[in-house]
Amino acid sequence: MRIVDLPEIRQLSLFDSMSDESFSELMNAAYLQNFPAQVDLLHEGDNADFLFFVVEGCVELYANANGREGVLALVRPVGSFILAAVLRNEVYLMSARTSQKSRILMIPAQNIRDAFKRDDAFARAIVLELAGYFRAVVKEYKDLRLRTGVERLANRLLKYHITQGAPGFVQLPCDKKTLASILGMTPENLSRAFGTLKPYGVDVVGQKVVLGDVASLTVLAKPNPLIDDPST
Amino acid sequence: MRIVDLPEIRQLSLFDSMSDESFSELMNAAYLQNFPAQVDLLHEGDNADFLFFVVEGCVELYANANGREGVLALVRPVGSFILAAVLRNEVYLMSARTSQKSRILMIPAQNIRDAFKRDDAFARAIVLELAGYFRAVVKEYKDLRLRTGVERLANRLLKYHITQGAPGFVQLPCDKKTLASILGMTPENLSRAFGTLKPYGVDVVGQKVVLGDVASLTVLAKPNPLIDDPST
DNA sequence: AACCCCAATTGACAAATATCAAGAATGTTT
DNA sequence: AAACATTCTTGATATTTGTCAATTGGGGTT
Repeated sequence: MRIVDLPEIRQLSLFDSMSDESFSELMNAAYLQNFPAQVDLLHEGDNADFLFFVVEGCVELYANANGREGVLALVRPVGSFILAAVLRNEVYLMSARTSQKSRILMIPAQNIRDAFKRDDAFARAIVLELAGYFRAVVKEYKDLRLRTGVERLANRLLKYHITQGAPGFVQLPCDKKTLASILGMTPENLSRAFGTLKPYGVDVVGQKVVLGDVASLTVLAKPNPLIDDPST
Repeated sequence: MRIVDLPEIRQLSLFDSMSDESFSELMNAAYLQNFPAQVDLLHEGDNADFLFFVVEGCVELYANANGREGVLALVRPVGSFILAAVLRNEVYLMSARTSQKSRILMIPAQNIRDAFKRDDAFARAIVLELAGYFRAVVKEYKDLRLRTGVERLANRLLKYHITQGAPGFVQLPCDKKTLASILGMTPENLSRAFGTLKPYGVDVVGQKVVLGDVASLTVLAKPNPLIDDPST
């Protein structure tokens, strides 16, 4: 599908300083496609042929090694993924699959690299985007290095709670198996971690988690803006 | 100390496409300082006031949370650190200390941000640098998520072996306590991991580690270019 | 309602890792 | 060389996490 001009893409900080012509050129080369759930979009080790955006739905970034698999991140609208591989013209380090029915925008990597060479404002926008990505991974890494599984769960719940407007409960963004993998633990362990948090007012009701005592949960979690704050 | 013009800095990919005037301007604002070992250069949470380069010696990037501390990376000459925080004008996510007597170049963050705004080639060089950093952290994260301690050690040894020219032994880049922290384990566990690797031809002699059977160590480690290869 | 399917939980156990305490090895100072 | 401090290793034990197997408990379908 060609000739797409999605306002939600145009307004991304990556593109909002780009000229109309350059943006149209990118979009004319791009593909907008609908995928069902559980479709593999790319695999680690493949050449970076496209830059991807999640327009609707949700994408899991995951990786395999030594017989294990882990979900490294969820990407939701409107987020991009594997920008670094595209710019460096190297292979992907992560695989990606749709975790639900999704609408995906794919821009050929060569067009991105051309625009990067030609368009100064675009190059600068990419810097800030990449710097943000870098900081996000550093935070994930610190989370995994410096916290136990229960602590990671507690802090994740508090983070979701804040982004969802702190209504006293949390809507999980995915099934528990995926949440466990995002948190770097097994599903069995996640169940037990929820059990451990029960005395801190945490009650699981399907995809919804009631936070009955945010104060005591916070004492346990010891949230740290240098790990948990999405904006810093 | 002012008016520094270190050729090893000038030739970094970050700066080699920069004009002489711009580079001189940066260097005129910069400080080149010698520090003894174990000096804290900056602390996580501080405003990003300087971009740092290790000219000589070695710097540890580390972080604290929930009563634990972990070394996240070693920076050796000539490497920079905390570029992302400087560009986004945000607080540092990691702390840094010299692990030995070191010569450090400090460039005021505002000068870096000015040069980034003014100099298109510099902005593009930063993109490739940041993309590389991003990929490096993703690899560290995958290493920690997808491998056991013994596997991480085995792969680290093989990686050092290759970068040191594969002479049949490896010179450790730091003391074992620090190596353990880099690998995300305790010193006791590192000792035991070395013990586990003895049947695979690994013999520890102080800071030197003899690799007597690289083939069988490789079978155990299952090295993966998407985690271990520094260039991809 | 009966059935099935799948996600989720639970229990029993095993593996990996951390902690604490002691001892060995190493290098440095005197 | 003796004394000392430091790093490293080892043993015993506790905690954390993973694995395997069985069971529970909805959500759909027929």
